[in-house]
Amino acid sequence: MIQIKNEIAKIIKSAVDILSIEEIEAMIEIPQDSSMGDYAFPCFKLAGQLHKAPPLIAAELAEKLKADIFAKLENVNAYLNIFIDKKYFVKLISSGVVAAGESFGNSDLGAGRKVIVEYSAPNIAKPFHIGHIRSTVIGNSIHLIYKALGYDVVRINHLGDYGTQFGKMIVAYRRWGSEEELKQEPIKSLLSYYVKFHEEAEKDASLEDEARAAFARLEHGEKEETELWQRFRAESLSEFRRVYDMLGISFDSYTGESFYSDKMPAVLDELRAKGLLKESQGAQIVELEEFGMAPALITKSDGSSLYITRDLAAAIYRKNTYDFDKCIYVVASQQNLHFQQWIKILELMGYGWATDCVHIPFGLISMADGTMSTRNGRVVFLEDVLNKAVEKTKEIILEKNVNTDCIDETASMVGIGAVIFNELANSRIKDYVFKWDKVLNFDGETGPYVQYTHARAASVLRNAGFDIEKLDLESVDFSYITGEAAYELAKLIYRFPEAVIRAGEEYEPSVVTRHVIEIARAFNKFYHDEHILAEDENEKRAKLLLSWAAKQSIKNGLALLGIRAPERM
RNA sequence: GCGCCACUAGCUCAACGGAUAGAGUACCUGACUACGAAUCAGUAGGUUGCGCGUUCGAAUCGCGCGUGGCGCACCA
Repeated sequence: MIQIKNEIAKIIKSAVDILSIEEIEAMIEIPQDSSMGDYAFPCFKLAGQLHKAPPLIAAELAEKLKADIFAKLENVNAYLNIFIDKKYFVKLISSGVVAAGESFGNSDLGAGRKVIVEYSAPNIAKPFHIGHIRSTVIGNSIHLIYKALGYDVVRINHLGDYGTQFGKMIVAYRRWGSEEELKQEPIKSLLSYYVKFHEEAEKDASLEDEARAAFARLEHGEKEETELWQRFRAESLSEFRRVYDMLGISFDSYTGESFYSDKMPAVLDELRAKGLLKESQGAQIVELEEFGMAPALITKSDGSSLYITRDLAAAIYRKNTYDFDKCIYVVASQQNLHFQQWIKILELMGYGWATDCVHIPFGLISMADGTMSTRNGRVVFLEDVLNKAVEKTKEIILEKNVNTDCIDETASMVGIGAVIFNELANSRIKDYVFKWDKVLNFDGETGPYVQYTHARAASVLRNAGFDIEKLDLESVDFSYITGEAAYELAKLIYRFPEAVIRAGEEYEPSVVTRHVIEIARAFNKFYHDEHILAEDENEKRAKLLLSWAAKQSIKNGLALLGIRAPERM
C-alpha cells in the first residue's frame, strides 16, 4: 500500500530541500481535529534555515505545492494543513485491504530476523491465578505482533519449576500431605500445603532451613526429592495446559528453570575465570556497586543455585541454540533490579549481545484488600475468571435471543475475549486492582463492543450477499463515499498497519487495542449515520466494500491480541 | 536510607515535544417502522501532583519536592 506520509514528504522536499525525506516524514503529524487536515506539517523548524517566519513558510508551501493526491492545502499559522483527495484515499485503503486480506496490517520489517519472546512462566505447584494473566496475554500478543511484522518468533514458557519453593513444597508434603488428596485435587492440595508451610514457618523458622536443605538435595539429584518434584511438575502442567487451551495460547518450548540446572556449573566456572565471582558470607556474589546496584547473589552458602544463575545460563543457552537477534522477557516490573543486574553481568562477561535482551515490564495486579499472595491464599484463579466471563456472556446471548446455532462457542469467544481485551486495553506499566465488575463489564471500550461491531458488519455483508471473491474492484465507484463518518473510518483503516508497527517498537499491545476500538467506533458511527444497503447499486457496492475493509481490519487487529472475531453474537 | 516506576475530568485511562488536552464510565437527556440498541448522539465535567528550568512551543524533556507502588543477600 502506498505510504501517504512518504509521498507528502517527497513533495515537500522537492520544494524545500534542506531536510531529508525521513526527517520530514517524522515531522508530519495527524491533526486531532480533521477540520485541520488529514495531515499537517509544522514549519517552525524550517524558520531558522530559511530566515523566514514559520507562518510565511507555511503560506508559501500551501501556494506552491501541487499534487494529484492533494484535495486542498491550507495554512493556519505555522502549519501547512493537508487534505488528501477523499476518493483517492478511500480507493487506496479499500484496494489495499482487499489485496492483503488476512494479512492486512502485516509487513516484512523483521524479515530474516529471529526474536525470542519469553512469557507466562508460571510457578509450577502454585495455581494459575489472575496475576499470571498479564505476562501470558501481553507476551502472547507481542509474539503475534512480531510475527505480523515478519520476524521469525520463538515462544518460550520459562516455567518456574525449580528453586527453594520446591524445597518448601517437599517439606510441606511430607509433613501434612497425603497421596490420597494429591490424587483427587492436585493443585488445590499443593496450594494448601504451601499455605500451611508459611503459616508454620512463622512459628518455627527452622522449617525454612529444612526447605533449603530439601532443595539442595533435589539439585543434587536425590531420588526421593526428584520423584516428588516430577510428580508436582506433571500435575501442574496439565492444569496450566487447560487454561492455555481456553486462552488459545501455545508455546514452542516449555524449557523452564530446571532445564538449566546442569548448565549452571559451566556458567559458574566462566564467571570465576573472568574474575567476576567473589565470596561473601559464604555465598558467591558478583559485586555491582560501581554500577550503582546491590551485589547479585549467584550461589547460596549451601552451594545451591538461585534464579539469576539460571537466567544467565538460559540466556547463553538461547543465544547458542537460536542465535536470536532479540530476546524479549515479558516479566513483572517487580523484577526490574534483577534484570538490570543480570544484563550487567552478561555485559561484564563480555557478551555484546546482552543489549539484544530486553526486559518488558508490566504493572502489578493487586486485590482490594492488599497484594495478591499465594502464601496466604489470597488469590483469584484465572480459570474462575474465564469461566465467569463465559457464563455471563451466555446469559446475555440467551437474553438477547441471538440467532446462532453455536451458543457455547460464541460465549467462549466473547467471554474470554473480554478478559483478554480488558488486560490489553491499557499501557502495560499501569498497576491495577482486580475487580470483578470491571473484568465482567461489557459496555463501552471493551472486547464485546469490538466483537459486536465485527458481527454487525458481518451481518450487513451477509444480508447483502456480498462476496469479496466475486467483486470486481474496478467496478467500484468510490465517489459515493462522501460522508464524514465514512471518510474517518477509511483513514483509521489506512493507519492500522502503522499502529501495528508502533505496537512492535514499543512492545505495547495496547496501541493495537486502542486502534481497533477507534475503527469499531468509526464503523458504528458510519453505520448509524448512513444507510449501507442503499437503493443505488453503485452506492451500495462502495459502502459494502468499505464495511468489508472495516470488518477485516477489526478481525486482524483482534487476532494480534489473541482474540477471535465472531460472525454472530 | 538508596534505586526503579506511576501521578491527566468524580472513577478507569488516551494524547510522534506542536494547534482549543481527548475517550470510556458514572449523572442528566434524546434516538429502535432502514442494514443487529452489546449501538448512536447531546449536556456537564481540567491550574495535566507542586515548583523552577530548557524550548518559538511542555502533560510530554531536565532538576528539585510531594504522594503512592515496587525493589534493595541466600524466594522467584
